[in-house]
Amino acid sequence: MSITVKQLKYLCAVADYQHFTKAAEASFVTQSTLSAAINELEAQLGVKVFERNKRSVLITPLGEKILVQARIILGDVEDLLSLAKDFKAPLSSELRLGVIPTVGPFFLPPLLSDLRSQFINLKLYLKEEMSARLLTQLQDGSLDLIILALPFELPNMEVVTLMTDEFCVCLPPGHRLNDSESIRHDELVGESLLLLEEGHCLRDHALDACNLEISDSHVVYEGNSLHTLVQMVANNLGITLLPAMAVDADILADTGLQLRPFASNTVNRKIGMAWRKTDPRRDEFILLAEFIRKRCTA
Amino acid sequence: MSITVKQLKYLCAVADYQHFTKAAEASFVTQSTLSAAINELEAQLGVKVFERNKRSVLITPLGEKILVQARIILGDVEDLLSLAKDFKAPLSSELRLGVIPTVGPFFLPPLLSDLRSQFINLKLYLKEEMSARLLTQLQDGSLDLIILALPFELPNMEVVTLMTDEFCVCLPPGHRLNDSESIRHDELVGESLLLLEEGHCLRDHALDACNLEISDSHVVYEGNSLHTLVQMVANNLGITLLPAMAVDADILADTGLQLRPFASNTVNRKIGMAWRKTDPRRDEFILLAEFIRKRCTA
DNA sequence: TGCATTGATCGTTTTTTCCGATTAGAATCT
DNA sequence: AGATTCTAATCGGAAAAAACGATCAATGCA
Repeated sequence: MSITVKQLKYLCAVADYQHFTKAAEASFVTQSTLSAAINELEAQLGVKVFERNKRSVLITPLGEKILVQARIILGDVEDLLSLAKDFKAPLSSELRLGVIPTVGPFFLPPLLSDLRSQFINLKLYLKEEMSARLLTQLQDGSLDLIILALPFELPNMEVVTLMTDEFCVCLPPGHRLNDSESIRHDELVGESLLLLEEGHCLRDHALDACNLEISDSHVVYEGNSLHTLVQMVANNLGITLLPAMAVDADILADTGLQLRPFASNTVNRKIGMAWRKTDPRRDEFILLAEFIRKRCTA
Repeated sequence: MSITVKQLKYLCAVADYQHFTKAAEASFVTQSTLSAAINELEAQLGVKVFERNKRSVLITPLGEKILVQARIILGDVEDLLSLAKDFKAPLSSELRLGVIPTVGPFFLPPLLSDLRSQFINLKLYLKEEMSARLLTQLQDGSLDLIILALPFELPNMEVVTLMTDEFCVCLPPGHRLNDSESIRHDELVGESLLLLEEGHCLRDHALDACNLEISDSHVVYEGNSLHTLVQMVANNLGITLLPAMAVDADILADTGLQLRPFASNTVNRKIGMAWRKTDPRRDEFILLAEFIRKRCTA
């Protein structure tokens, strides 16, 4: 009669395993059942999806396209199911969350335990990547939700702001800037400013927030994590900028380093959350964002 | 076991008719079959989709969302089917084509007959609207493909150019500009320029192409079709700009009006075709674009 | 109150799905 | 070359699911 979801599942299984018997096992049916289903599907479509020559299973070029479409459909069906599931208990199924490295280790640990107690059944899979890669994975569906620093170009995504994260200056003991209670950002010009390596958005956001160009500072060395930068400051290689959330997470513990806020309150980055505009779990994501915002202000 | 496409079809039918018996008829099954299927679906999802109170069928708020998702899935399934169908014979199923009013009547008539002979089984549904409305309908899926003048902001669409359409100046007999073989666009300043009403992209593209502002011309009256404008020129109300394709389609027949080309060959508009980036029929659309381009240069 | 309408339910029939066993073709090993 | 192994297709029967027709129960309307 018509095409079925089951057929599409079998189709994907065969494509995944390139092998009928194995695909059948993985689908918990016998090989004959799966074979018949694929044949039936091919008959309905009137085209061959797989080329079977008794020893190997090849997918035809058209089959590739059909496969892509089949995966889209199966994904949409999953979405429909979680729509119902999440209605019964919001944030109670799987969520693949990506987060940038300059936020994750400081922001998530306390948040996660709260989340766990509030949303008992939420299965949160975490991935730490830089913004560009997060976007890619959000686009291709391997992530559902990302937390990153704004502004960042996020086409086809819905974005909400979670909080504002102030920068402050991290100085070694005895540094001349220690004399000021707070620091104007033009005082940084000429300082040896230690920065994260290329690709970390914090690098760009920090410079933007201070109205600095790379050329305004002596970049002595580029660290690949905030912890590294802190160690470098402790070794008198220069000064750096730290986001408040890292400081709050006690990144300076036992370092003896000094902290100075900026005189202006415009030196900050926004932390935001984004998801595919087409994701039907929008309401839940908003709920989650609200939860996080409350936690931040509390 | 799992959700089926059939269930989703029934779901949509019930939502469409707000009536089980009618929905059943429309789906060519008995009411009991449909009733059972909906119950089964609701049981699988674990949520009520419809609120039935013996006299009327109401869809629940969650049901609305599920319905939206169901329609997406059904649409994707259709796409999969046409993928196979169109592979067997490209451009052989239904295509809903939108086109702007300043292109349609001039560009399509000769094209359509060629298309009909080349792609015997192509069912082309045509709709004539202004660009903004075409975009809306393309986005919401009520159109598959649109032909319009570029540039035009088309988010999430793939766009290809089909041809360049030169503008020329349409003058009443005895007009002073008739003396020149060709016209520099600055010669138009101060002329009574007749334009299409707001919303027609030709109006903007024509002005842009001539580097003119609305304020540069005495807008005597705004027409709502090129034919109207031509009549207005014939009645000595002013001059106008016509796209070459309209002239080629003999829009000036029996009017006695004069035509002058522009001295520069930059006074034109691009005609392009666009579709949803996610539409799996991309290959066919490219094929169609190629066909149209060949026809234009021939 | 009686009637018409409508979705739910039930028992039966029909159709589909699934399985297990077997077959047939192809590669690999001996 | 012959035996063996691997693999997908096929077939008949059993089990499951779907669909039907008839009936029921609740509701609104006259």
